[in-house]
Amino acid sequence: MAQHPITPRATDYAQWYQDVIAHGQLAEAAGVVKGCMVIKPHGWAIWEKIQADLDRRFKETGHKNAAFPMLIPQSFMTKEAEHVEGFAPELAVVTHAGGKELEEPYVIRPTSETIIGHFFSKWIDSYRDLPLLINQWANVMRWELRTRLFLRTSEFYWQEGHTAHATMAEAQEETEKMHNVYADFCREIMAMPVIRGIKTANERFAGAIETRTIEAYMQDGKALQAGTSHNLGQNFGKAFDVMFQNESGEREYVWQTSWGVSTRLIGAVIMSHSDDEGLVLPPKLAPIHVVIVPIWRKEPERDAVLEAGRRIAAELREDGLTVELDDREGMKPGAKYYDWERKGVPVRIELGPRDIASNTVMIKRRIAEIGENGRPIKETLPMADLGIAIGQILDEIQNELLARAEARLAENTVPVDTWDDFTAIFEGGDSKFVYAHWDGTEATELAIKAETKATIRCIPTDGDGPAPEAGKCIKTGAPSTQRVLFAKNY
RNA sequence: CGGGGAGUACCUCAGUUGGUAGAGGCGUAGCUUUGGGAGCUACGAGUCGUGGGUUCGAGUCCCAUCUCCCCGACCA
Repeated sequence: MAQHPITPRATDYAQWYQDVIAHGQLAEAAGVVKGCMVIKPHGWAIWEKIQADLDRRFKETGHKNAAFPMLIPQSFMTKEAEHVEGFAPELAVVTHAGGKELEEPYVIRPTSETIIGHFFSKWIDSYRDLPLLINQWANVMRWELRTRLFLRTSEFYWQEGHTAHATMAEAQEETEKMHNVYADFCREIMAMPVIRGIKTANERFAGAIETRTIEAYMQDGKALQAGTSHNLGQNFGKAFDVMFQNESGEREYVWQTSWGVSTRLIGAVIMSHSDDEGLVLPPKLAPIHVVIVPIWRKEPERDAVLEAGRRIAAELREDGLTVELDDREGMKPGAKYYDWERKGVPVRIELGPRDIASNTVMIKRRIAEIGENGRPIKETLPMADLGIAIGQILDEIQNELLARAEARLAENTVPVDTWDDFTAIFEGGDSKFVYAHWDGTEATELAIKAETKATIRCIPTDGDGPAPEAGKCIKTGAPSTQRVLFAKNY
């Protein structure tokens, strides 16, 4: 039971991933396209929980779901100059179908601004059609030079919100609103604190006028871009001729936004919380809340224990919990303990003859502290009102995971004022969250990246990060008005 | 595409100066077990990535080639 903080590289996460994904060496089927993902049921169940909560938030903010084609005419991609430049290198193209060469190739969507822009132009005529607030749950494909488990697969599942507005101010409001929806979701559901901020021009989405990001801190010190929200201005409106007649009767291009989070969030939650024993899942995302491990010695005990286990499972399910009774034969309890801990189940109930005699159960939390005897601390709870007690424990675990993640983030976030200190932090494979002054130029940004591999993750907003203050650029000494967030990233 | 590493059973891998293809895990069956990864027995499976070469004989040596993994460039 390792108590030391773990500092694995992404590639060491295979053990954590084995229950949720098949990919690369973990692939179960031969012939899987390199970098594509196979998500196992346990992993998909986590994604479904993410989807359910986000979808509720999107609907609460007035958005409606829709679906658009996976194949996009190649010519669409070329209509917005920056967009085509940004995505051209990573497009997969379909040239043949129906046994014939196509007149015009189609690209497999890397994102849907273009095809949705096309439809927006047909759907929008009047200011009365605005705002148009659409979300799509879909899979997309980006043929990256290099893939990483979960964090950058060539195919991934995501949601992409696409909205059209009558004014720049409304589009900006939407961009910021969804940025905050993501940040709230990460904190409340994933128990993952994030830094909100704006991307530099260099890191901006291809075709946006502003990209907002949430940056999450992974256990090895690296940053993970967990979600983005873009103000597209009128760029796509002009490219796809999305015009509306305003209240004064003038024709005008719409102002658009887009925003998305992906199955990368599964990787994020794993890399935020898991330990050397395997997955640690926040209860609000755990596909299974409680596992009951029955324990018996002799045959009559077995029946009594299993019967009690089934009864307790039924009661807990009535309280809204997802419960698994592990009645597998021929497997000792210890083996079951490890099995479920590796899968990240937050609460385990151990149920044996002693418990039945005393009308109690033994509870073990996935993130239990180690006691003086070298074993994890367990709690004894009465069987009566067990669902209420476990509900409280799940809440405590959820809060504890957030507190731990926040503490980790705080411990590894440092202000830095000298170039020597800066380079020391990023030496070797190391990384932290560093707040340092930057002169605002792309040249300096790129020079810092070239020398240290650290990049500007964002210019913090919304009170995240240190308050604005005058200072001198860490690299050039030129004046700066605000510290920005530097880190190595996935 | 550059630099590293690796391809042997479903998985993780061992395989010595070239000489009968191996272990553990896993699965199935049986017995025995069950409060932190049990044990025994039997059974299960591999064109040693692929193609060529050297040799009486190649998993092992040589050449070629393919694939995967890692670091970098690209990126949610």
